[in-house]
Parts: sequence; structure tokens; C-alpha cells
Amino acid sequence: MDVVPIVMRWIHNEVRQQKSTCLTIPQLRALAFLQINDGTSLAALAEYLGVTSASTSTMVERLVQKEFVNRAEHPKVRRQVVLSLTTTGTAHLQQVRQMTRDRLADKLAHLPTDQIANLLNGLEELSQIFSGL
Amino acid sequence: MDVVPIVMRWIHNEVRQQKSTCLTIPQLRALAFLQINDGTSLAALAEYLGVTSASTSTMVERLVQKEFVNRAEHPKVRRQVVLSLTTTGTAHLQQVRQMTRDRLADKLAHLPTDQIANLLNGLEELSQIFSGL
DNA sequence: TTCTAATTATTAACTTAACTAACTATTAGT
DNA sequence: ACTAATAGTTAGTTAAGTTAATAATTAGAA
Repeated sequence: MDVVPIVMRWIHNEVRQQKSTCLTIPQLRALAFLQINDGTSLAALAEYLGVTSASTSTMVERLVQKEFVNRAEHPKVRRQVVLSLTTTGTAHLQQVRQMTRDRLADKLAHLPTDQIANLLNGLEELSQIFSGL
Repeated sequence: MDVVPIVMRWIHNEVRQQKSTCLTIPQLRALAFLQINDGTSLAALAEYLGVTSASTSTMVERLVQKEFVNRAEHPKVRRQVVLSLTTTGTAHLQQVRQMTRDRLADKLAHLPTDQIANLLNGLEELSQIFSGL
């Protein structure tokens, strides 16, 4: 409860400092989800992001305007929407992730390997606990 | 980079569901900092939160309006501000923290003790890496 | 089959958080 | 005493989030 927001803020500031990309963290998370779940619906994305579909709708709208995301009508289920990454979207996602990963690597570079192992262990636990909702 | 935002969102949603308190995460973080660093300045708080002093100023303004925070003039250094928790602020902070801690405990209750140990280890690492800026 | 229910997505109105930039006021340094 | 730097505030903007209302489509039951 104390640590996570601090790390969160760090990630946030890192991403913000990358002038090249005008993406926010929620937007990045959305793009990452779309990369894995190509052609997913708005509701599914909202579910993953943990926010209402209303929020997700306006967010997707912005991403569509920036041409990072394609929004099409489902051929069979017409009330549903089909979301996917554009080429630009994929590229930006890739770039920001790589850059942030690099900056993170810098931060962890001086740590002994057993500490890194600890860290990975803990994060793995967290992942299992919280993503398995 | 993948896990932390997910946990963050969980905490956020937990706090939001506590109807009794109308506090956001940044606000809670601010109150927590003030509890430890009583009489601190705006700049110090901003530094801790990892945001600009402009953001912090308006946030403090809201907390003052809600009577969770006292904002006074420094007796010696007049351009500086002296921030502290009100009784209400302290109470609310305590309550939300306890409730969220309980909900978190529920979530972790079924885990074996060695996994919990792993988790604590990892979080301890994270804390040292990111709070020691 | 037709009428009602539930589902899917969007829009509107609002609050909070965050930014930059511009500003006031105070303190420090030359 | 005049200039620098520092501390906070305010204005204006963008984005994320909320709830509530609406439109449109699908599913279920009479």
C-alpha cells in the first residue's frame, strides 16, 4: 500500500519524460492489452483496465483520433466493437516499453543478482494474486 | 511495468469503494506524509508525491477546504507554508488505511507463509530502490 | 412473433490530478 | 540596494475517472 504508489509514480514520470510519445499510462496499458488480445471488445478492455466502459470509450476515442487504434464494427454482433492496434500504435507501444525498460534496467543495474531474484519473485507473486481476479 | 499498474488499480478501486471517505490515492498519500512529517512545507510534500508544487498547491487547497489539513504561515520564513493534519484528517487516514489493509489481508489470507515472505521481500526491495531517490 | 430484458457502447456533466506558464511575495547574495 | 533565486498560488489545458441517461442491438419469453 505504501510502496506500489511510489513505483507507480516513477513509471508515470518516466513515461512522461519521453517527449517522443504522447501516451499516458492507461493508454499504454490499453495498447498492450490490444497487442495481446487483437480484435477485442470495449467491455473486455474496460474489464482489463479495471475501469468503467464509459471511461474506456472516451479513452479509445482519443486513441482512434491519434490513429493508434482501429475501431470497427463486429461483422456478426453489430452492437459490439472490434478494437485493434494500427501500425503506428504498435510502433509507439514498442518504443515506449523498450525505453522505459531501459531506464528501469539502469536503475537496477547496480544491484546484486540475488536481490534481483528476490524482486522478480515478489513481483511474480503479486502478478498471480492480482491479475487472477 | 506490467504488474505495478494492476496492483495500483486494485488499491484505487478498494479505496473508492469505501463510501465513508471521499479521499483519493494522492490525497491519502499526502495525508500519510503529513502524519510522519508534521509541519512540512508544500515543496517537501510535492517532492514526496513526485509532482509539481502547482499540483500540490491545489490538492492541499482541497484538503484544507475539507478540513483534513491545516495550512499556516511559517513564523520565521514567511513565504513558506506549514502543513499539518487536523484531527479529522488523522482519523480519516487511519480509517481508510485500516480498511484497505483488512481487504488486502483477506486477499492474502489463503497464501502459504513462504509466499507471503517472498512478497514482503520483493516489496522491501522495491521500497529501497524507489524511495531512495 | 412480438414485446420485454439485458447487453454494448456512447454521450453529457462533473470532479480530480496533472502539466506549463505566468504571477506575487519573500529571502538571499552580491 | 538591486538582482537572483525560492515558495506558493492562480489560470488555462488535457486526461482519467465517476454516475446517469440514451441509442441500438441481441436474447428470451409470452
